Amino acid sequence: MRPAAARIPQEDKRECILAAALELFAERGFHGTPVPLIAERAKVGAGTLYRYFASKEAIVNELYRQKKRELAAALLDGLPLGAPTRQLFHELWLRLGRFAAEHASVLAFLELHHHDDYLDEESRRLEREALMPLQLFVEDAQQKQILKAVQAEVLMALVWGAFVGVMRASKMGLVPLEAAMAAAEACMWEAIRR
Amino acid sequence: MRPAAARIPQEDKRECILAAALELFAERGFHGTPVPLIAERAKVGAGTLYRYFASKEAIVNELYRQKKRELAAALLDGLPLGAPTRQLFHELWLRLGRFAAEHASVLAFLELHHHDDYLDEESRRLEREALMPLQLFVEDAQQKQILKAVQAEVLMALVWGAFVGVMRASKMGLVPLEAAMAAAEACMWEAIRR
Amino acid sequence: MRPAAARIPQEDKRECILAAALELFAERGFHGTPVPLIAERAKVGAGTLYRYFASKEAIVNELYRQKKRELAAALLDGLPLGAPTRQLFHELWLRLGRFAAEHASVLAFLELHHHDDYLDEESRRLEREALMPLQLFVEDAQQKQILKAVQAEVLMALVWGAFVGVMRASKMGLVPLEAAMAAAEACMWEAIRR
Amino acid sequence: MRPAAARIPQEDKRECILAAALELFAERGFHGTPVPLIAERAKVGAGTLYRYFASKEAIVNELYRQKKRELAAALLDGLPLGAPTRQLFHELWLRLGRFAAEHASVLAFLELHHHDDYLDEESRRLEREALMPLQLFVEDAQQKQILKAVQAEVLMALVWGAFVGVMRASKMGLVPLEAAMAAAEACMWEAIRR
DNA sequence: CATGAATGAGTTTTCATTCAT
DNA sequence: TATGAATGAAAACTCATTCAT
Repeated sequence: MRPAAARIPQEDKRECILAAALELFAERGFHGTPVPLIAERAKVGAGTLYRYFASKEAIVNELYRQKKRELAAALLDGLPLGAPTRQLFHELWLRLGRFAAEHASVLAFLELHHHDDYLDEESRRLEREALMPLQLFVEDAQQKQILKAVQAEVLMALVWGAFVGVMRASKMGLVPLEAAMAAAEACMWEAIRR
Repeated sequence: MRPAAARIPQEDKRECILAAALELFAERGFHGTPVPLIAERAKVGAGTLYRYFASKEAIVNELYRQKKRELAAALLDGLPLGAPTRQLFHELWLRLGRFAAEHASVLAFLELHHHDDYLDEESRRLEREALMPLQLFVEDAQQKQILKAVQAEVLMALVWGAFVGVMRASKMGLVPLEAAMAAAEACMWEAIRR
Repeated sequence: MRPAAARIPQEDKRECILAAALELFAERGFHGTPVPLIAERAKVGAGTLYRYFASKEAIVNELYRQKKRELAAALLDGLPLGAPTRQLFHELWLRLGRFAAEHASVLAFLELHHHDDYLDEESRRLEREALMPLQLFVEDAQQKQILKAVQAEVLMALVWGAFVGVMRASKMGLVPLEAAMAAAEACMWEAIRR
Repeated sequence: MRPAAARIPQEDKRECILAAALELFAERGFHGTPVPLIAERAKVGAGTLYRYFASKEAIVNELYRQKKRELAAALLDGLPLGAPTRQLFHELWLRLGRFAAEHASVLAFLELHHHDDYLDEESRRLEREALMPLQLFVEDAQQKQILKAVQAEVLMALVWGAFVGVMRASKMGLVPLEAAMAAAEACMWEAIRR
């Protein structure tokens, strides 16, 4: 007699659709992905998709928000904010690397879908605000004269950009991920430290 | 004796088409850009486009190669290879910044979009090889113990990624381009120098 | 001894479905009404509908026949056929008006929409025959030289058409129903009387 | 050497589409008519339709306005307003009959598409106003005590409804058109005259 | 050469109907 | 018996490409 776990019906299917869409959007972009292809990959009828989402746009937006939040959580949850800046940076870079390794297409998706026309207001807001806490941490460290006195947004853009650059290089097979990430961390610490 | 000024229209039209396509691809992506829209922006009949290019894909590929080559040329042509590494880096960063400023949508086109399915073999080859000369310069500087002993591809990915990151931040209005670029240069030099 | 109040639900549900379909078909037409919407309005699962009717078409046909019969009954049942023609006409017009007032969407359904492709043979037959008794009454009155010697079908078409016309005008808000109906009766009596 | 009449290109196709849509909408209603069917009947590719109209709705609306105006013109243009009322009525009834005979599906279309949700504001305005001039003529005749002192809208609704009723009866094969129309005219004159 | 009207294959979306529970 | 999630066939609409002029 098992009571509850027997079914996982609706939410399961919803997740399947989102997962399929994520992969496809990451690989081929939003406009390059036909809805029936998402349905097929999700092992679901084409019409079923519209029981869970109002439109294709609703899917990207849901996906964008959900993944942006997951990324923010992966980076920020339980972050030892009291720790020395260098150690915090290490921890962040590590988390970034782990997240990228475990959710490869999430990063591809998030990078690929910057401020596109099909993102709605709420998604755009999240885009701007999700990683805001990091900025406070940066500014704090700057006040302590540990990080360079450069506009916080610039430092963050540098680090994020560099990270994405390395990720992409490794994906192109130019570079082994693990080693590259470790080396890159050291480099980027030099980039931002005072 | 052929009436020189009367003609030239062919090459002219071809350029118009490419220019229009570049802007649109940069703004909306390949799949998000209808051919008739390219034609309209190029002030050319929709059919005319097919007198110059075999297909929409032929346009992206032509564009990709041409712009990739222009970028390589802008970075490499007449580069004072004998100069000190720091100075070379400065020059490269400067050229990068100038290129980005003058050809904003070229960078957007080349980097802010994924060129997956529709790029052909030749374009893919260029993607890998166009900036190869820079790698030699990096490796040379590493041997002279001026740059960090990190896989050259990683250093290049870091710098390129960071540059793109700053560009994007400035495009989002978070950061003033000029100042950001200067600060970023200093940071990234620290990132790669020994 | 069966618990009477507990049951009845079948017929009840069937009626709910028909009632919902009637309203919707009257408002939006057959092709403009999605089956799930009928189910929703009937407060019934979408599948349930198919336990009572073989198809959407089966619903319209059932509805059409039922309502046509109800209309015929409302007009004809207990009609004092022996009364003077003028009085009979008055009674008929009155009944027509009452029926329209009490079953507004029935009239809309029966008359203000075309029922072409989806009506079956039986429904078509009823369409022609339901009001046949009236024709006999008309022809009888013509023989008595009370009504004009015009093909009975024409007289009936005139009266019915005029009635529908006034109904529609009142529905558009151009005209107050009560007064209009009274005036119209007088007019149409002049139209048909000898 | 024929100069101009050689082509009738664009407008011709646009008219074909409208003509095809008119017939189909009259036969099967708006929602019952698939766009590809319109295209086929118009001997035009399905996509072509969208070069001339923004949507299926745009077609009905264009059609509705155009036909409503044609009907108004057929009834009103050159109407001898100075003539005696009886004669005017005769003329109007004649014109109505001629219009119905020559443009059978126009009447069916106009009758079928009353105040439906896909008609836009402009179409609705025309619906109310196109035949307004007739109302003035009616009210004038009432002042001269030639027509009954019944709200003008009611009289018009009666006549129009009766006309439509006869038309429909004749279309169902119950009644020969010519004779019926003549008889009906006499009847309806009695209906409205004082 | 240049065009843009024409098109049908392909896209997103809806909906009548089924079926597992 | 009742349900409503699931579906694929079909609807409205778009767009890369062609071709007559």
